[in-house]
Amino acid sequence: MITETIKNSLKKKLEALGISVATDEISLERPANREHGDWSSNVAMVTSKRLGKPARVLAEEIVESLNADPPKGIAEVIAAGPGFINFHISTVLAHEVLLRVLENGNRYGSSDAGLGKHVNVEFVSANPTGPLHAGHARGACYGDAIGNLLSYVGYEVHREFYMNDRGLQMNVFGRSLQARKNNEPLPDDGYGGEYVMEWADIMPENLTLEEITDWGCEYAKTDQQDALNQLGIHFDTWFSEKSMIENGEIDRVLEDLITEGVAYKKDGATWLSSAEFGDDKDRVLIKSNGEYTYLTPDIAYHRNKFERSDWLINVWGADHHGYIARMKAAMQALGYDSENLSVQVTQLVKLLRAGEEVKLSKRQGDIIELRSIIEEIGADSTRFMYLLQSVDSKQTFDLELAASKAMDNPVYYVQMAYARLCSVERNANEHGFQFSLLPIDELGLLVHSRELDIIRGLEILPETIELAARELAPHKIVTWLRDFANSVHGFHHDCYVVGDGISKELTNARLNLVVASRKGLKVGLDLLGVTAPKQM
RNA sequence: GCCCUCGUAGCUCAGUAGGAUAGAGCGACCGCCUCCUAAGCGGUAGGUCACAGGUUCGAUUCCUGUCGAGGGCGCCA
Repeated sequence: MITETIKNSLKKKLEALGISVATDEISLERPANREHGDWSSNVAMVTSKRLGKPARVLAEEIVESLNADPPKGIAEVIAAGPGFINFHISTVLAHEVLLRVLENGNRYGSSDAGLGKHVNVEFVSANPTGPLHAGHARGACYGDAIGNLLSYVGYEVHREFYMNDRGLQMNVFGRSLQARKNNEPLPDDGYGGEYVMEWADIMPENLTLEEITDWGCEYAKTDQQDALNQLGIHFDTWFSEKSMIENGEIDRVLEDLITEGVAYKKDGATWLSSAEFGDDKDRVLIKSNGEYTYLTPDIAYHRNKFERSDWLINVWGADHHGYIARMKAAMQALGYDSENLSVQVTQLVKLLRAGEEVKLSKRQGDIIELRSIIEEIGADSTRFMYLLQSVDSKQTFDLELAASKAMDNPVYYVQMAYARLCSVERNANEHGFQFSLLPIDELGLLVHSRELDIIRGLEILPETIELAARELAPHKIVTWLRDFANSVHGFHHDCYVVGDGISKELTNARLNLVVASRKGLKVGLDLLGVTAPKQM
């Protein structure tokens, strides 16, 4: 790699000046400003104190020495600013990225960094008591996208949905359905949503409460699956909480906790010694009335997942963050390393329509269904909009903008860039030009600043993917796509592939650039689960 | 009171394992179509990076505190 070449040459020069530096101490970064070169090192500023001379002077000495004997692939080295050493790589080397993209096709930027480790991504996990709503959308899009990312960098990814298909909420839901079926008043705190009436209407007659609850659960699951399918989200496992009651797993985990001495009885209840493992206080596992708390089945569930995976990722809504410490404590109490449990919390999303806040009032039971959002703005737009920003930040977006088929809608801007490249390629084909992979020296015709923008964009895609995967931050892919789409539109505007005054050789070289760009966009869109339309 | 996530342009947001002149889109204003989608491209205006200290050659980024927003602190789920 070129970065290794640069680091080694810097190390050699520093040693000649009497400073010994480990290779990994030398940091190289990509300057934000392209005039500052392709790679930049701050090593002169970091070491100048040890040498007792100004950083800028040291940088110039190093630069002079480097230019006398330039490292392979480096065209020029320049000292700049307070003491940066900027490296400009040779054109040929820059263009090699096109060959890498064209040869790797739709796997460009993938890696085996995950070493095939098994990661379980649990997300959505809505209660089976109704349709998915707006509040589930962010976690759904996010969870699926990090699954894509991790899979792309070499993890074995398992997508999982946990169903709380037993307990108090299910009971209330069953009784709500029953009341609606019999035209009786809803129970206290019953489910007031309109869907309960609709579902009660299609529910078979003369069922017992237990049968009603089971029917409702199954119906809700099917309904939720249907909405997720519309987004292209598919789970490997729909894990039933109830199944852990039936097979005794929950009781087993309780016994083990007591045996290990990390759970105890007090005041008629059973407690987890979670405070010993980093939680604020101990937590109740079995209430004095004999029922499990919410925590207990969840502990059993997480142990179940750990038995199947190396790494667990939970995607939770902001209202669950207070739960993280006790879950990690419980896992440590069971002997697992809580470092292998990552909990990603998604902040709330506020929806606007034409600038007006879309109000949800849960008390009335009236919700915005996820399905209705998908119908209003489309699956691609839903995914893209929800992935636009870091999940650490609260998000606001306008449904009207998200539905618009105009360039101010980011998803259309990016998709249009893809469609344009396809269109350019079709046009070239009609003019008798077929894409074929050119040797590197013929790609050297690509020197226009728009072309170099694209080459640079493709160059940084793999490291963008690597970073997005490492930080579980798919919005970094979105940011790359928007930047890259901008480069594509600029290229399209200024660089005709076929036309008067464009040589045959340039047309062929640009056709290579077009195909490489198209593949780059496709990689990014695929990672987000957004389609890449050939025309719009 | 304690904990978590935040606070960057009029609006919506990037950026921060410490780096050079803090970026994009929208909105405002001004330009650009004999040729591949003007569904586009370019330019101008717009910032004490919430505030105050600290560490550093260098802080929007790290540390401490203050203020502000949202969320969480149950034998609820």
